Amino acid sequence: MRTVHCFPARDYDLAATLSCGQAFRWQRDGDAQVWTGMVGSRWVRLRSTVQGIEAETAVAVPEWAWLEHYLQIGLDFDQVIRSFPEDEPMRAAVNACRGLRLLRQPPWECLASFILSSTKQIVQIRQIIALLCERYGERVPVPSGCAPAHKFPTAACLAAVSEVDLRACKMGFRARYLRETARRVTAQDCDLTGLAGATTDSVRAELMRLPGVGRKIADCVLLFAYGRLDAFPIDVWMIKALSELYFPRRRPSLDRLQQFAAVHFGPHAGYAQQYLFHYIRLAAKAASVTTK
DNA sequence: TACCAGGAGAGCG
DNA sequence: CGCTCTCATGGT
Repeated sequence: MRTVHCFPARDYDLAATLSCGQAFRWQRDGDAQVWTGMVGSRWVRLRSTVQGIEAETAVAVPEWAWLEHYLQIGLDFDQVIRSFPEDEPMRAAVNACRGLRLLRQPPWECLASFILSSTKQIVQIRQIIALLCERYGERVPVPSGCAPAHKFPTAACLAAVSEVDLRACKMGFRARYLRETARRVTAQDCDLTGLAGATTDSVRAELMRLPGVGRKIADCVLLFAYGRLDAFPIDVWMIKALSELYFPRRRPSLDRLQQFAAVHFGPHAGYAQQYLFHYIRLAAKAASVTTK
């Protein structure tokens, strides 16, 4: 039985939120304002409306707290925006995609996804994850006429898949990292659930013990799964954005940028990061269109 | 065709 | 420490 629910929301740019590179499984469903994807073990279709966000599941659900949490509906968004530094780059970034939100994703899916993200373009990350889910994720019910959908494969499942079979999902050298991390998570060598209450620094240190997880990926998981809104992942795009916007004609080291980010962007630095990330990518896309 | 992608890890001086 | 190289694959 399909169920529909409406979350009242304002300043929520669903398209930017689902396509900005924090989650990799959402797909436009024809209409630009309609998206289908998976949240945990459920197939979900989301529609952006004037009142907020309309959600539809394939199977009746008793309550909607899980989705409200994932979408972070209750967040005081104005307070986040107000906490940003008042400089020109931030103003431009917020103007470019006001309403962009950070999701709160399941830790294992987020961790595994970002292990697969290293030196891959977002389009390719999506392809790899789609293959992985199709081959190793449990099937879930979908409304009639919709494409088949799968859960994200569990750590226990992936720990049991051979490296060769993982490589067949186009992930290349990341296969060994994913498999070994899956094994350690399964063996409780790393307790992803237990990390929820720890300090940000200790969660980061714990994540970085895992193979294939360095500072950047750990910060992504802190930000997108553990809700540490001060975590500030710096990737090649952020090096470009911070260098051009805040250090013109200089060549700051990665450490210098990390240090700058930690003091400059305030308590919601991670949110500021995502705005800058989206902004610089939009600018790059616009530039490439002009070049053609 | 070259270059590069939401990096990490290992080796080197 | 900081630098360089490799890892695998495909988009642009």
